[in-house]
Amino acid sequence: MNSNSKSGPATSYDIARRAGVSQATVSRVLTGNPKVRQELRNKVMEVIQELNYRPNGMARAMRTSRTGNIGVAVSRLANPLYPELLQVLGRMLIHAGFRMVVWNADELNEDAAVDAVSESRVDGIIMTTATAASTRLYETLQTNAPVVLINRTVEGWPCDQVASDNRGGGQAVADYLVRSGRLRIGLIAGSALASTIRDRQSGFREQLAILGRPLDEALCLEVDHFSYKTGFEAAGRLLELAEAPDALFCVNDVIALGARDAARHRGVDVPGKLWMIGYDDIEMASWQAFDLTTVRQPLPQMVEKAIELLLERIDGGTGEYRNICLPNKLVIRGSTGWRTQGQ
Amino acid sequence: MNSNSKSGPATSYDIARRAGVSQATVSRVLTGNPKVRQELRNKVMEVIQELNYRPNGMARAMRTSRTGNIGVAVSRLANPLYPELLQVLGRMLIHAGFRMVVWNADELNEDAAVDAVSESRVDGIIMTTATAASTRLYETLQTNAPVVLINRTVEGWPCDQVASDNRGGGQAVADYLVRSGRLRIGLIAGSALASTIRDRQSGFREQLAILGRPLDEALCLEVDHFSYKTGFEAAGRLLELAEAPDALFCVNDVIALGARDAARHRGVDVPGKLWMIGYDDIEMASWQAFDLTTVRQPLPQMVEKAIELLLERIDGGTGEYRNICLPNKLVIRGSTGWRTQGQ
DNA sequence: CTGAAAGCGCTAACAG
DNA sequence: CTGTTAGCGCTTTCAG
Repeated sequence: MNSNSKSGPATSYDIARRAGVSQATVSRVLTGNPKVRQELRNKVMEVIQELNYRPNGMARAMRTSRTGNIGVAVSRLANPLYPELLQVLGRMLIHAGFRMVVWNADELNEDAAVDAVSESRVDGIIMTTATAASTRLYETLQTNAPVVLINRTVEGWPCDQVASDNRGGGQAVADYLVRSGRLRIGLIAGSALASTIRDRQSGFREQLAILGRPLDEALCLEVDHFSYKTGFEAAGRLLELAEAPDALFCVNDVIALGARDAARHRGVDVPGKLWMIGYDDIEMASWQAFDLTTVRQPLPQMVEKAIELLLERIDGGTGEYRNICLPNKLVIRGSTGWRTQGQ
Repeated sequence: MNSNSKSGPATSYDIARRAGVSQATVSRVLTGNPKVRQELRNKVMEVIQELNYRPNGMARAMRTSRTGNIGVAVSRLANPLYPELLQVLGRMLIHAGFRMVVWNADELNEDAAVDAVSESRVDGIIMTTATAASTRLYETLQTNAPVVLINRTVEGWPCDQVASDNRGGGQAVADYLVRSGRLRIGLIAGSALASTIRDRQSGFREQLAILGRPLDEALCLEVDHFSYKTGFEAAGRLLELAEAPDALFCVNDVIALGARDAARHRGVDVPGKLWMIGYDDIEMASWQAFDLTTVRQPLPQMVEKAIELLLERIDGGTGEYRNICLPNKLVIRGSTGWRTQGQ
């Protein structure tokens, strides 16, 4: 019925011709420029509807040098913390008028994300996964690319960073355990490369020391990556000890869930014989099967702040780099406390 | 040291000038055009390195009308099936030279994804989440947009579709339960809008009927959405029945995990008193705490096929729409069987 | 093999 | 208020 001259989807020229205006006017109504007579605007809109026209995003992106894409690099989607983070990020980014491009560290190191900014395929990136070892990223930062680090941070790097008080979280756990009279406190630790993990551990250790109960290294195990399986195995080994721990802090929830199941597997009563604490408060921590005491990070606030900072940079903001640290909260559940102690 | 004339990142012209060649030649080496003398190629590469040049992705996308982005619409990242799917998708897309743009159905209906194709912001989309109610999507399909449906499909729609044999999975569960002599078989069902759920349920019901043991509707509950919580509650109600079920099929794993915890909460022995079966085989199904019998979908194969089909369409393929149905597999674990029956 | 030249579809001055 | 005119940075004929 309305097949245009050429093939392919309609362009703003097609609209212009059919509406009897200049292409510039079409562009004006597209971008919401107010100085277009209502009459013309209506006419143009009509034709747009009629031809079911959609402006070509690539052309627009090229002109404006804005893609509307924000890249997000996450570390292992297998850790439920990251889907939770993505969910919040996706919601807030869409709300801010952006799309979310996702890279999973499993598939490719963060270089892919970094490439995307350098090639202007995304307007900025949010890294959840940065460590001091991210050299490509570091180089890119020198070019003032809009990058914000969330969750994991790297001290001294020239970019905005948002984290929660992991050190304080670790301290709170130590406080709680000692105050509750736990005697053989264990730790399942991880690589100190990730700032989150490092800070939790050191906060925990330091506070134990301050309280006069320094960590017994025999009760401390380090896993090489974070998964249910590694947690399960590490806890298994700890529970085999002659002098097994009566409390176990795991540097994140995934580890803790594995550890909790190791206890279940061996018939170790939690919290009767063993208290367990995780970190992150992923959804499953609250499930009946685990009922895990943990430290909750303020994900929504972190994400909100991160996006705010990123958008400022994208809009050309050039002030000092900010380092945001948000408070978090010890959430006490059934894996600690005396509820079933009678067992 | 090497600050160019203008501001902003270097362009292919900057490279050309500095290398003493034409801009076209730079473009040729960028696109790997073989007919460039080795000597010139080297010189150009050198300058590219030196200026740390990266071709502008937007400009390239506009010229080639290829963005290198594939959109993926998922339904609720809160269901671990989707992160698992994303992980596979991300890996395989990157391997195929694409980036993955993610939309979560929570944040915005799939219209956003559909918009992105119409605006050529992505080269194609993979929908995991389509239902017959997706009208915008349906309209877009008429324009031959490269779209493939994975997981959830919609019969008769003009696009490629990839699913696993959900009906067969439901039948297998029914078979297994009846063959094992379960007497009061229950079902936690969901909305029939999603093809996956619909097929599992109908396969299950039909097979029960065929075996002469039609489903007792008193033991069937439908949840309005899929979450741990709804599963927990639904199972709770079923377990309160005077004649409670001795086997419970849940149409997906998340529901089943909630149901399993409801049993735990009430002290109902699984599998001693109650057998439980889920669907999807998400990672947690295999965890000690759940040890859930379930049906495993062949995610990697599904994704591989979906990407293959999508790329064909993107490359202009115009053959008949294909409807792929892959086999899946009943995975038997501790939530069924007689291992602990003595209890 | 290499350079010159023509746009991709859009936005944004700049005139009128 | 509206039309004309330039490009954004790249790929790709088309000559040479």
